[in-house]
Amino acid sequence: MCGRFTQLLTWAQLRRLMRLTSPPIELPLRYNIAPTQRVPVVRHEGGGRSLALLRWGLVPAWAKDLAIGSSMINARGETLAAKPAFRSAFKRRRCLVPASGFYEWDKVSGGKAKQPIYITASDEGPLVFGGVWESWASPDGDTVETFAIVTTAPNEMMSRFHDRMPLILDPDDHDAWLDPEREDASALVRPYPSELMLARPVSTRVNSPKNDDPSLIEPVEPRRAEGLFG
DNA sequence: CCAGACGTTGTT
DNA sequence: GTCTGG
DNA sequence: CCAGACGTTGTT
DNA sequence: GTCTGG
Repeated sequence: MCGRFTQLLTWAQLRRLMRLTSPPIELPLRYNIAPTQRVPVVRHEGGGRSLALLRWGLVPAWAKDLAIGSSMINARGETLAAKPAFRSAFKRRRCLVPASGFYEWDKVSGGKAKQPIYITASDEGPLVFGGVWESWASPDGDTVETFAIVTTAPNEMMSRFHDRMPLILDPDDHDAWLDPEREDASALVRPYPSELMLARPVSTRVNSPKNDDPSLIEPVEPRRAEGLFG
């Protein structure tokens, strides 16, 4: 489901979109963000919203090492309020993850090959994922802040590729998601409408997390895409 | 009481 | 840390 | 999510 | 096959 995404926003665009109050940081264009990497996310802080670099893959406070983070890149929206690993983060430490699009891998019938699909908003504008974050103290005494992206059941379009999709939040819901006082955040966990999303096949170059360049989101030749859509 | 798990995805 | 299983 | 590693001892 | 790293 959501194991790779893009962030193609300048600092100025992001600041306006998210109404940030924190000081500017350098924001590279990212075409292939992978788990364990540090990612800019938005948190509620001092009545405003700040951007911070957190490691993707939530490590619970009680974990002995970072490794568990690799399998906690997502958190099921239906259950995270009750799960020990996510419960406290969901209650008090929700975050917003700005994105431009994300990847899914469509199984090609008959083979083991998988076709990467790039999914964006239908207007190709920014998407905002709902996330939860946690702070972990390493044995060395270092503090590592980590996050997971919340998932929901898929909408009709996404169900073509997977049985899960990332939680995508409307701008109207951003404040409620970030507010630690809000007790009804679960009400915001719902699939985003198909009508507002767009999918297109892209190069398998995206498979390697080392590849991180503009060519990754160019549509593949129509010949290769044939049979995948329509 | 202590010990041990605590998570997701996809695949079979 | 906190919950479940034994 | 996919790619890539997957091990130890002793010696330099 | 399964785990870790990105």
